[in-house]
Amino acid sequence: MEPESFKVSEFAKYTGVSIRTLHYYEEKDLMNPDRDKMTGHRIYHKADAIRLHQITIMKSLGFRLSEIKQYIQSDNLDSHFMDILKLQETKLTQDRERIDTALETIQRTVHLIDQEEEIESNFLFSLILAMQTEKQQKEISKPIMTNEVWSRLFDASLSEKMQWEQKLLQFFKEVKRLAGKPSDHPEVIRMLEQLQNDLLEVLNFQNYQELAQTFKIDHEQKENQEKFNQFLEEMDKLIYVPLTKKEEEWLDQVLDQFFNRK
Amino acid sequence: MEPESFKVSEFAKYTGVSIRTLHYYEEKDLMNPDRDKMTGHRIYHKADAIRLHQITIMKSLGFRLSEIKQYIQSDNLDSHFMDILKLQETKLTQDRERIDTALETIQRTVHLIDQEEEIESNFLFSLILAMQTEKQQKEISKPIMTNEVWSRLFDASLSEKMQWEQKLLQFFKEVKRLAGKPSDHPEVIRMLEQLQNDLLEVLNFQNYQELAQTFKIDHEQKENQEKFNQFLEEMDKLIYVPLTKKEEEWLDQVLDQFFNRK
DNA sequence: ATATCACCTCACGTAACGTTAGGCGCAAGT
DNA sequence: ACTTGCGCCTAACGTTACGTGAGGTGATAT
Repeated sequence: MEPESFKVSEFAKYTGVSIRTLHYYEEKDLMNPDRDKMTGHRIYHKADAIRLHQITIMKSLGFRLSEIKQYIQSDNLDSHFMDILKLQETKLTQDRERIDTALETIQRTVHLIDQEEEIESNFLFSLILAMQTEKQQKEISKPIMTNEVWSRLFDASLSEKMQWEQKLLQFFKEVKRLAGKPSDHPEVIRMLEQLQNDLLEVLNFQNYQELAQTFKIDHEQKENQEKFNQFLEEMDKLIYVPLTKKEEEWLDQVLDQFFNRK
Repeated sequence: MEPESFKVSEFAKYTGVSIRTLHYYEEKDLMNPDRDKMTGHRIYHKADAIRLHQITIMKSLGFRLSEIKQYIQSDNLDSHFMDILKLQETKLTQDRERIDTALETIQRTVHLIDQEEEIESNFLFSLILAMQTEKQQKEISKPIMTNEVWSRLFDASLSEKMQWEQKLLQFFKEVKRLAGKPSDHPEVIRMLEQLQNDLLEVLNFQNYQELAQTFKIDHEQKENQEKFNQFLEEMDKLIYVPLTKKEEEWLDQVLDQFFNRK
């Protein structure tokens, strides 16, 4: 047997909406229940339940109360309502995309921390940023790379990316460990060879010649030179390298010697 | 050439973060830039950029500033950070699920409005609620249906659901149009036959016998009788039928006559 | 001298409620 | 008769991450 009218607490229990929320909706002019003229207490009827029903549903679709107030007035649903729904759809889609990239980033980060128990936080954050700005990087990078290299870099699968990130991390760890040693130190050479292998593997090239060539192509053309500098500047903002100046200089030097020897 | 220090506006431009936000982060003790002791102006350095970097990244992962403040302090990332990330992951996953159901609901609704230009809003809202509470309905319905019927109803594809919803809508429209007519009126009979066909099609049964049987099985067992009543009560809260009492009574009557005749 | 800048510090507004805090009328227990 | 307690009421602050003025200061350009 359903009751004809409810007091707030009853109505709240019946509908599953908090008393405060009922008050608030009334305050915001979304509902207008009867009142007991003696006590001033609110009295809810079935019609109020239907109204509340509509409100909660539109809320669950992500609309704001102010929007709901506007569109709930009309009893018949016209094409206007369609437009609103479609707008809401694009908005929700955007929200979902943001969440998706955040989720992927977290998964990759967790993987990274899982493998290496000790990570300098700054570098980790830098990697995270890199993950999140992948799309922008993709755009920035396009004009200065050949299509081949570009697609090999950016169309990688999730696991490929994770592997690549881990290797990068290990590389920087090695640099920090070996910084200062002569460039012909066996461990240094091993590190550089490892780097070279990783690069070749990531870019899926057969040999170093090919690698060097693709970079040269763009590097030597004058018009691209400028683009390349812009690119470096942009990337510099995006990516933090976890090395001190000394370590960075040392790395530049040994890299130079290693690659020029070839 | 990168400058060594920035004033607020410079720093804001450099980092892409608004001045107000910089002020706010300082207010919330997330940053602590130097000050010009004469003028009191803020002076930002590279370290501040890195700090800000960390903040924006964690924000993009969906963390709140208060959380960021706690976890950004420690320089080394321990397993604690992992736990936080994983928590955040589940939270984001939940968010995404909510968005997904909202999106599917919107799509189904748009489809519905697309087909029928005129829909009574209350019924539409009711359908929307039904879409959103499908999972709960699934749970509620399980004990009172046979597995066959149950899975046929709830494991339907998106397009099947959309078709079903549209048919339901048309059915109620017909009821409203024909209400009051005698049960042997040809249009009424046509409507009921259509309903029967739709039911058989949706449930994928060969004939009416089978349909009647599955319902009887549960309907006649005493222990299930109680469950069934609970079920009806629950469903009554969830689903609004867009008929007046008269229409409803008329429908009950013609349904009775139609199905008892078989 | 004055207008313009760039900076500063309040401090209110936003969305959707949760959460006290203080007060009123009515019923039951002492 | 008195107190206690319940359910209701209103008012108003707290929350989050800033946006947006308002009003004041010192330095520079006209």
